[in-house]
Amino acid sequence: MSSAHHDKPAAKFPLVRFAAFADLSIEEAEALEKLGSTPETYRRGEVLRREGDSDTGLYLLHKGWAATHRTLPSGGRQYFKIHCAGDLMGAPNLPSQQAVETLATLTDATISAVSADCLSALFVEYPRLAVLFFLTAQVERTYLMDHITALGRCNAEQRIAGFLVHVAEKANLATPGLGPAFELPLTQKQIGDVLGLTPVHVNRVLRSYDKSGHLRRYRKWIELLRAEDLRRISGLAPHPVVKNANWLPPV
Amino acid sequence: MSSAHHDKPAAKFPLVRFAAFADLSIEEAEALEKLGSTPETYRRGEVLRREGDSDTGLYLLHKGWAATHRTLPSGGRQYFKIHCAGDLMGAPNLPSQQAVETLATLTDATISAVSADCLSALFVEYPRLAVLFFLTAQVERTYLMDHITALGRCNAEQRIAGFLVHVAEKANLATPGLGPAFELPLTQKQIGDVLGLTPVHVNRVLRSYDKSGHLRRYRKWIELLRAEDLRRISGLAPHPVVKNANWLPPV
DNA sequence: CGTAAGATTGACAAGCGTCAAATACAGTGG
DNA sequence: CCACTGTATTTGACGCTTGTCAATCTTACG
Repeated sequence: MSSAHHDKPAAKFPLVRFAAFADLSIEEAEALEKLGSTPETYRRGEVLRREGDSDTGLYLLHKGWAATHRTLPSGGRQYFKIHCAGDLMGAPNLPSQQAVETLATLTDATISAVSADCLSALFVEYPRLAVLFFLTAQVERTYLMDHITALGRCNAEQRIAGFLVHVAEKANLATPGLGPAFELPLTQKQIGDVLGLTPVHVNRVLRSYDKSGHLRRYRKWIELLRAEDLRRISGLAPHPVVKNANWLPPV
Repeated sequence: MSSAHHDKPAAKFPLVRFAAFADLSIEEAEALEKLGSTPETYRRGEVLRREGDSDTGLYLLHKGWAATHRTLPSGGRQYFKIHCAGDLMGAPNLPSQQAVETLATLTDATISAVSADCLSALFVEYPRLAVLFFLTAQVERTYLMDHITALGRCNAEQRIAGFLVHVAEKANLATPGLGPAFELPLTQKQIGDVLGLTPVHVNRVLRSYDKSGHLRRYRKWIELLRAEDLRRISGLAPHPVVKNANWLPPV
């Protein structure tokens, strides 16, 4: 629990996420902090579980990046979500007999498991947190709908613009004060597997954005020089949430 | 509440959905039945709320079909989900200041509103139901991931095959014992707006399936003659859920 | 410094979109 | 029962975005 000095904000991350919906009481905050087991470290590219596995539990990402995807019979791959520090991962598998998505790290990462029992107990003891978990799931649905809109009705330029803006926001969530430059933990092939494009075409569009001055690239780093332009191109609207909604259960 | 005889199964539908996750106690079942307000009737094509509206409440679909979509600046449209009798609609909007999707009927429909207060109270009084609501949200995420996979990594034939199989299942949920023929409440343009295709191309593929004997069409009715073939073509896997998981809170 | 993974580039192909017109169909009013 | 009208479906010609294939170049890393 009190992991002293080597990793100060790790256990606190989930609070940040829920605090977007409501100011938490001391008890609620403590209950949340106790949710995860002892964090373990994983190396880049490690698979936590594969689609079809019987493990359908939850994980909490403390440090690093991870992602969920599915592999098709044809060999193609589709990424659903990129996770950064503070994300609760794997919830969609909870109701299922077998995992519905593969969960793997994108970078070296620190991750703890969250047991369904603990979550269940939390729902019983802290109904207000239960509502917040429910709200979190709805926000995730909204992100997936953004993703669907991008894949169904946007061209490659728009998809890539939206993706970069989205990841930049996530990076700033995980590392407050980071600014417009961030390390993108994905290869161009993987970006294509998020956006339903081939690596070749991802490359074409990225270089065109580079040439037109919308962004700069160095190694795996990307700096968005005209983030607002990119956001406008993407057509994505932000979805501000209501904090401390008056219908929430009392503390 | 006791709406006598004119619409017998309406209020019972939500139970069917939750019963997939756990056997409900009498009290839980009653609490669920009291969740919706008095149902109202809507006509085909009516908009319950538009993206951006300040109404972010929930609705329960008792009879008919409805769907959620978003309209893009370009005028294009993307459907996210087709709702049939028994579906709880609009939950993704709950955390947001403004609706993140437009909700409209596809056919004449009977719909009741579910207030956030009632839902909140339910979470407090019936933690087990709270968990079931959470699980429902996760299943919805899984469907959205199926949708993303279809749009990102499947061609038009596969998408349409998967869509038809999916709607056939929904139709059989809403009308048990219906069989392989059902009335599809969407125009070909709307099917395209679900699957990220143009109406022209939807037509090409549908006629080709018709010609090859995979399905038959009459008016708005579709009969899947080789449903299993279509499912195989789509590449979609079913996601069986765990019933009465041992980690659920006690009744 | 060798090797594998990733990024870049070019030529070409194909799936699906666009445009436009014809046909069928559903609903309405006479 | 029929003409009328708007909407949905069907059809064909053509083009563009994106995919495919393959080669080269760069970077990461042991």
